[in-house]
Amino acid sequence: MKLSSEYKNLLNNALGHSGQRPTKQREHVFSVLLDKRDHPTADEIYARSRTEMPTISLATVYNCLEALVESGLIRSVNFDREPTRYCPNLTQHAHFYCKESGEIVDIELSDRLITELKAVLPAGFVTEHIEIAYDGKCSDCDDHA
Amino acid sequence: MKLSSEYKNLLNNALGHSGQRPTKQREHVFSVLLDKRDHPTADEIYARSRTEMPTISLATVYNCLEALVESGLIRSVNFDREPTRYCPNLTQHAHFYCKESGEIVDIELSDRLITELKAVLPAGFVTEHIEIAYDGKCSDCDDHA
DNA sequence: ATTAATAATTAGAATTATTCTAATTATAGA
DNA sequence: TCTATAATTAGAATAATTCTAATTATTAAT
Repeated sequence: MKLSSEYKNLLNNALGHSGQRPTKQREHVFSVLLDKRDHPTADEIYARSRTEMPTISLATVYNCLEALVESGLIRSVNFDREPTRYCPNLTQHAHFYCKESGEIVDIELSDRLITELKAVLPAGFVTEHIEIAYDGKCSDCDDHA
Repeated sequence: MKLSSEYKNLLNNALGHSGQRPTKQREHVFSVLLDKRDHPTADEIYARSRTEMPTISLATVYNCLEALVESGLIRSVNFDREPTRYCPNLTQHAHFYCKESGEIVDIELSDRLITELKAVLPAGFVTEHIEIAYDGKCSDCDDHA
């Protein structure tokens, strides 16, 4: 649960570029996300963070998550009636939510598909981000599998 | 602000199929959604509903929305840090959220695109629904337009 | 039409996720 | 080291949604 110097540089640069300071807490929250990539909620991140940094507060966890989203290092993911979840996967990907197991699986997306998705926008519309969320059953839970 | 007999039948059938009873409140909430298709929040729907049905409660609005979603007549739409919004457009479509104006625009999607989106899922994954949310600037707000 | 069974509505309380506040501490640059 | 500014902290506040228990409406059978 320690950030490699590679990720530390990535973090410091990204924070710097968005006008924010590196702190122990931001570093730690980032490492928690990298350590177990299961799309945890803020509360879960808070719990995990406290095992190694017992003095961190929930407000700080929210602040850190906001800073990390702001700096482009993580994404926030919303599912219906669920608290916001966080994801450090920076590749272009969608999320699949399995209604049975509750698991969230990353689905990689090709450049071509993203291009096609952008192409359906009306003239003059410019998108910064496309969020794609599937729901259904994953291969472990599907009856016909 | 009155449901046509066509939509009334649609509503009654849909509710029936999902084991729910038709009520004045459900009918009214549905008509409010059909009347102004701007993706309102539960609170906005509550306010609009009360102009013609002053005794309806917020809890009932939530109940009705749940019943309508359940019966497949409306969709709930989530954007980051925004309360849930509701949409009676039953065609296959995505949502575009303009960061400038706050407007939400429906983007129609072709069957081909949906098929391609399903095709990227790993073997054994079965999806019931794909939610696609763009954000950026709409043609009215984009500087380069 | 009555009635009995069940489902829906209501008002308000409760809960959950998130944001705000004000005081304290840490960081960056001179 | 000093100063200015940003970040952290604990706890209060807010916003969205869900729950509870009592009342009312709907359904299906008589």
